[in-house]
Amino acid sequence: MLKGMNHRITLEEVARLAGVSTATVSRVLSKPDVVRSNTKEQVMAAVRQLDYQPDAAARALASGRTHTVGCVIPTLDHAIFARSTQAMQTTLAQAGYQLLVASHEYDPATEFEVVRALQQRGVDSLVLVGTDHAPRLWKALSVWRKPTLLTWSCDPRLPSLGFDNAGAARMATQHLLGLGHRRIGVISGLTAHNDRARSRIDGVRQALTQLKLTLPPSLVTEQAFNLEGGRLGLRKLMSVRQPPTAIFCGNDLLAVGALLEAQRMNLKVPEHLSICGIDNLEIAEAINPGLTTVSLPTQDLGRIAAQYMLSAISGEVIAAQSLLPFELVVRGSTAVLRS
Amino acid sequence: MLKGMNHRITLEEVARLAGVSTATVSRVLSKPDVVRSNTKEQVMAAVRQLDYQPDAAARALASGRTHTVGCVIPTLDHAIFARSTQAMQTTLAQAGYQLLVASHEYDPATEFEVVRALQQRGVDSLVLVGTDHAPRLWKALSVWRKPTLLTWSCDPRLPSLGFDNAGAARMATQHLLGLGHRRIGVISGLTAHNDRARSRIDGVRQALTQLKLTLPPSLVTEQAFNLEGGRLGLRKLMSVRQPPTAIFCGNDLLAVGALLEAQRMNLKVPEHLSICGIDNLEIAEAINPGLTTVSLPTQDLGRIAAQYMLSAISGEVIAAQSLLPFELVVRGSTAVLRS
DNA sequence: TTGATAAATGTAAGCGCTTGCATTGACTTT
DNA sequence: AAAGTCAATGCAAGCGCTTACATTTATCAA
Repeated sequence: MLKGMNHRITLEEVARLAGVSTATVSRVLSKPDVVRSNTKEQVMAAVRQLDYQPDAAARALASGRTHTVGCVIPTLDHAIFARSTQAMQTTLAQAGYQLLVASHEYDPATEFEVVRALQQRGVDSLVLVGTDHAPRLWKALSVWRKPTLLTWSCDPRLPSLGFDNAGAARMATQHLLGLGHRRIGVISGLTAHNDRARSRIDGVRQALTQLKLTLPPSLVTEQAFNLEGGRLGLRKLMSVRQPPTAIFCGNDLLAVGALLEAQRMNLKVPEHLSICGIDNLEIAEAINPGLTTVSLPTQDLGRIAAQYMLSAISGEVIAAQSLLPFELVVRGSTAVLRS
Repeated sequence: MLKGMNHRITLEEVARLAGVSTATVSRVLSKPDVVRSNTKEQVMAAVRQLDYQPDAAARALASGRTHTVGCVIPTLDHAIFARSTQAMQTTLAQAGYQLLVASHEYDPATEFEVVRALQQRGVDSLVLVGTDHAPRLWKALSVWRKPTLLTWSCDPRLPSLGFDNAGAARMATQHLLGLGHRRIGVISGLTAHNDRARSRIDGVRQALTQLKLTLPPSLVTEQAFNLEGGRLGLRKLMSVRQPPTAIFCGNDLLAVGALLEAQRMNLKVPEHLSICGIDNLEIAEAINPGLTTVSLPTQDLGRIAAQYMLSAISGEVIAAQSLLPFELVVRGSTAVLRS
């Protein structure tokens, strides 16, 4: 019986054309160094002639490896995750790996499902964000026999590559305190299922505590992670009886939103109000005044995470916990308190 | 011989525990309606008891379907693609499909490689952006027997779901012309391998031509697709002998960059200079003054693209070309020309 | 030259599912 | 009650690769 006129080219056809066994073709493609160079050339010629493309599913089934890394992030719709994911993807692609991205929109149940789906797809490793995960997710990960990496935060339960989020917030707060501010407001991202947001508030508290100051609940507001959240947060904080003279925002998106809203309210930044954020997005530099912020090397995070995964997949053992450096970038949005 | 203590649970074990054949278990999982409900329950009980997770590779190999859609975008690192991709992902996930995202950073050769990689992985369909692709990519797609969708632009060669990019730019330009502007500058994204950017410039030309006006080369500048590009573009356009009184930007990122740079140069927007963009990102509304722009339903684009793919995969035939609507959003960054 | 040894290649048994076809059994129909 | 139907299930052949092991071929020392 003739094959369908447009069926997929298989290893066997390549082998037949090259006059070798399928095993040899397979070896040429995956461990070229064990086959003699002239056979190799014959095989490659056949591959080219037929435009052979290996079937990844068959390969995965036979070898148990998929050359795929799963990445589960809260959402793609924030520059900050998009950028690190982009960097991961690029690095993995260079090594012949593909990134399977899934997001859960800050819902732990979805996150669990999504991880299961990736595991079923046989990803060779997983990258997660943060340390807030459903207990059954932790269990599923501990049973899983492949490398997993936590990013953005660190947790002793798994290898992690992150930032000292509390430290970054502390640094920003100390900057504000150093400028003389004592009433400092906080616009935080939603803290539910988000350890980064919580740690950053903690960092503010730590800095205040060092000066025997406290953070009154009326000066903290949680907002959705977007510009609108920053604007709402600002209005809320400025409407209390004794408004803050400086505001720390959990990230730059909130900070930019707050800054723009302050301008709409005719509050001069930094004359009347200092604002600072975390992340150092491109907009932080471009906006007027420039936004004082803590610069996090998110692109490095993605790149290094990818490299870590590649090493781990190939069996190397790596430092379990590592923190990436960050630095304060002072721009025009913060200034000395004027009484 | 005993199995390894931690091997993966297979269909066979589930079948044994449930007292049925593997075929029945398989059917319970993929076409539940053909098996009697009490067998179904027994099987499901066994599945739960063993915490069985099907192996996607085996399933793909046997069935020829992967429940995976491949999506190739220029970059994840732009809000505009991140958002539509996010929407696609969410829609597909609801239908049990996974999105395999790959980006090529505006390099046609990389794009070709990436498409091949996705085809090897056996994606059930492909989504591409735009119409600028390497000839060999077009060829590879025409040989491929699975559904492909072009997004953002339309091309008769393939089913497409996009915007009338020239029309959007024309609309924006007509708005500027209607305000009395005659010297209109253009800050475009890089046009190489980017039909959207080229179409938008064309749209400006079309609007100008209708009024017997032309677009002198000195009033057009191509810039990288980020805030910095907008800033550089603005400086360039404002330094010509007769600077424009209004600037059309190929997208909102460039427009925001231009607007912020104008403010730094003490050019009042919109008093001295009108600026408008395309996309209607969140920042367009938040910035001061608000940015006049053309609102593109990018989230809808992602969602509808996903729905299209799902239909196409299940064999339905769909309208080949469709354009999504858009509308002008007038805000404070444009105003009547003051002579 | 002749073994001994190593390198290259071939053989064939899976990997864990899906699915066409055969079989079974329950239920009608006459 | 026998025959005919049809729904439910089982059987077993793959899907296209990889890889342990067997076999062949090249290499080299004595």
